[in-house]
Amino acid sequence: MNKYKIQAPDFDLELTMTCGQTFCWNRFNGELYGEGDSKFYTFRKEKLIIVEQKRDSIIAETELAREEVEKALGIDQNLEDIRETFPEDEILLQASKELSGLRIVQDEFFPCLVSYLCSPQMQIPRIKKMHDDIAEKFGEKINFDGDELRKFPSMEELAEASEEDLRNLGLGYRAKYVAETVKILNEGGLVISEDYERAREDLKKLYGVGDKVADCVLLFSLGFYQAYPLDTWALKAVEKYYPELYSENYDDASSNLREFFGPYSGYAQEYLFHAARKGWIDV
DNA sequence: ATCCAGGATGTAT
DNA sequence: ATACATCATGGA
Repeated sequence: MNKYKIQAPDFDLELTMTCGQTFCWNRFNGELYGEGDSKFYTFRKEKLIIVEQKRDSIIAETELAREEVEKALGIDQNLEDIRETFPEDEILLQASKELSGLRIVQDEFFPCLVSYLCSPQMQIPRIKKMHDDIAEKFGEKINFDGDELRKFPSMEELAEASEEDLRNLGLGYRAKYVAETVKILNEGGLVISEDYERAREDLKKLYGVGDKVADCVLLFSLGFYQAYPLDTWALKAVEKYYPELYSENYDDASSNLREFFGPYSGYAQEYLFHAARKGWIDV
């Protein structure tokens, strides 16, 4: 195991892990959304990553390269450069200040996709529970220094799960989304374009993936930082604070927002989403 | 009990 | 293209 000390004075690990963008990380000792040390783990390329917050840095333990960790946590991104792409906008400026430690993570495609397949009409803590229950039931259990760690199954491993198995985990009607999508992926039928709008259409070929889920996967695992996922919170915030950008049509609102906020619209979305969720702005 | 939650799909117009 | 019902589950 390598041990990296990474300088990250403008990074809040706790906030980044618990703000509801990722369901692929776990708190090392305890529930993700509960109390506990700011120490988290995930698996990437079958390798364990453990990250712990220090004062102005983080400590990462992993067999992977340092760059992989930085990319996974989004600390390879330069926030100054990102802010310079933003329009002059008071609300966004305010929210980005309050949330300056929040980075957009880059999770692995498959576990990220499955968690957002579970997300429709569901609250964030329950999405996480579904993700954990799938890992518990169909994933490998890894022993690390006496701790049992959860590893999310690969798409091949999850192919063993029937729709009924998934329903029994409490996925409800989302069980079919996961089961059918896993089939499609294992048949090797998905190629994702380099172009954002084409990539979103490509993802929507998966059963259970609509505009919003596609945007989440594009933003949180495939590095499309222009994606602006429009869930109910985000849409209400747009309607109230940016009525000129609002549309009931997803594609219209999306292109309006991307045109206004620019190539890092996804960061703008996260700032505004969490400002709305935390009640800093009314929706 | 009734309503609602990081929506998507199927069907009818 | 747009409108509407339907889809499971658990917590408030």
